[in-house]
Amino acid sequence: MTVRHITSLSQVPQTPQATDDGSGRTLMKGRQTKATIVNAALGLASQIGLEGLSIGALAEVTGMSKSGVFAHFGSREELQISVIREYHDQFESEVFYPALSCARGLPRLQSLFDNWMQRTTTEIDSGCIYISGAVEFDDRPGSVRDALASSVNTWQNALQRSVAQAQDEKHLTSKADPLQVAFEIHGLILALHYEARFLRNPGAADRARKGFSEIVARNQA
Amino acid sequence: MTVRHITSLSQVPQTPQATDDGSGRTLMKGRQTKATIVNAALGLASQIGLEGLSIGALAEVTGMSKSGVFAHFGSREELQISVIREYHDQFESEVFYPALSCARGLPRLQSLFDNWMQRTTTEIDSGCIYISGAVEFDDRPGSVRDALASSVNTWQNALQRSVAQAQDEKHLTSKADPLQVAFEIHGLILALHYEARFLRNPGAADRARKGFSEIVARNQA
DNA sequence: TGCAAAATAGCACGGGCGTTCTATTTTGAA
DNA sequence: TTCAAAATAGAACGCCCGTGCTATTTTGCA
Repeated sequence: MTVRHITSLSQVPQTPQATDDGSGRTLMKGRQTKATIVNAALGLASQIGLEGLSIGALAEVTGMSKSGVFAHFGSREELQISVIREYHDQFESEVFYPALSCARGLPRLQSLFDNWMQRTTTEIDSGCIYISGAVEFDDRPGSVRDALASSVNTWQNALQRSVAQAQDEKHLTSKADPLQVAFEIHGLILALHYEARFLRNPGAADRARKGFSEIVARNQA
Repeated sequence: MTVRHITSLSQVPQTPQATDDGSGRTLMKGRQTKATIVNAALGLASQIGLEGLSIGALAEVTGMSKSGVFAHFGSREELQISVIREYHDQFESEVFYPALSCARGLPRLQSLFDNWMQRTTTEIDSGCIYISGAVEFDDRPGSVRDALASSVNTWQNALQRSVAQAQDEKHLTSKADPLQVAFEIHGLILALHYEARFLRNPGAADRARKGFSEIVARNQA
């Protein structure tokens, strides 16, 4: 690890390079605390939204002082962005990465959808910040919106790529439009979330799954 | 009109029966003002959500005092419910009623979808409280949530009925499940709103229309 | 063990919120 | 024209918010 020598005149604070695994000795306590806060914030934000997230409530939940929580982020916006990043990471490791162990093409696409369904099913209880955040920030420009949109776009692109791969593998017809297929799949997930979480309609998950298999059947090579 | 004679002891205030058309002499000014407020509130709530709706902002927009606005509703919740009712009425008269002039069955279903698309297209700019409200109130029990859910359910039932009628008329196969069809259509509208309003993806409206015709084709008798 | 730096707490500020209370103005039938 | 009732205004309330400032505690290498 490179150690930066700083002249006595420099007021630039040492930004310590901390290891993030349990074994490292230089893991600063602040980082652990920050991770704890972000996790709690993600839980809160999922239920009441990124806009509903308040530093006071977060302080109470974590048993810290308001200023103690605040100091880790410097602004409410930065806190919200940290939450988005955390959600992004969790989404990636629960939905995206596990699907990579399936064969390219339809099997992987099916796995992506299954994992997404699995996650959405959990979120019927907990809420989803990709969905609530879109509504909260759809006409509120700024860095939070940007972070959210960029995160969602990453996932949408991955989904579209998977459809295109299924065409390459001749699992789906080349006539199909990956944008169209991804759009319809997205709709199924959104309808599931809406009808199950808000309207509390039973059977929504089955309808989403049925819809997906219809999409696949219609676009089969 | 019945005139109630009230004894001098009774403190019960006259609840005046006002005509709501322009011709009536007894149209109280309060009703007009209330309508003005609710319309302004609907505009505000569409953009920033029912939860973002604030009496102070509403007072500024209408050029009234906070307490002047407040007096018409008695509580913020009642204001939100009034907004939901107004939206419900507008939705009904823009989407539902015009479709009744089309023949029962597929033509009427198509018209319902077209009108819904038309409205959603407008709402890409203005926002939609059926969508934002669902996210804001999905785990916030109370009368606002109830009003919203009941209003959405009314529309969902109408849509499902129209699918069932298309089956009766042998336009759609009797194998189809009206709940499934309505679910998938709902998903298309939600995806359109999400991708056009939040992600600002072009072409979303075409994809929603394409999705609808695919659904119809697949379920044709 | 000492000691600077990092982490956290305590407190206060200004501002917006919904709501209440009490005037004041406006309305509209008698 | 009168006058009670309806409509509106004005000021104040307690509450929670994000944030800045200044201690105080805790951390972790020298």
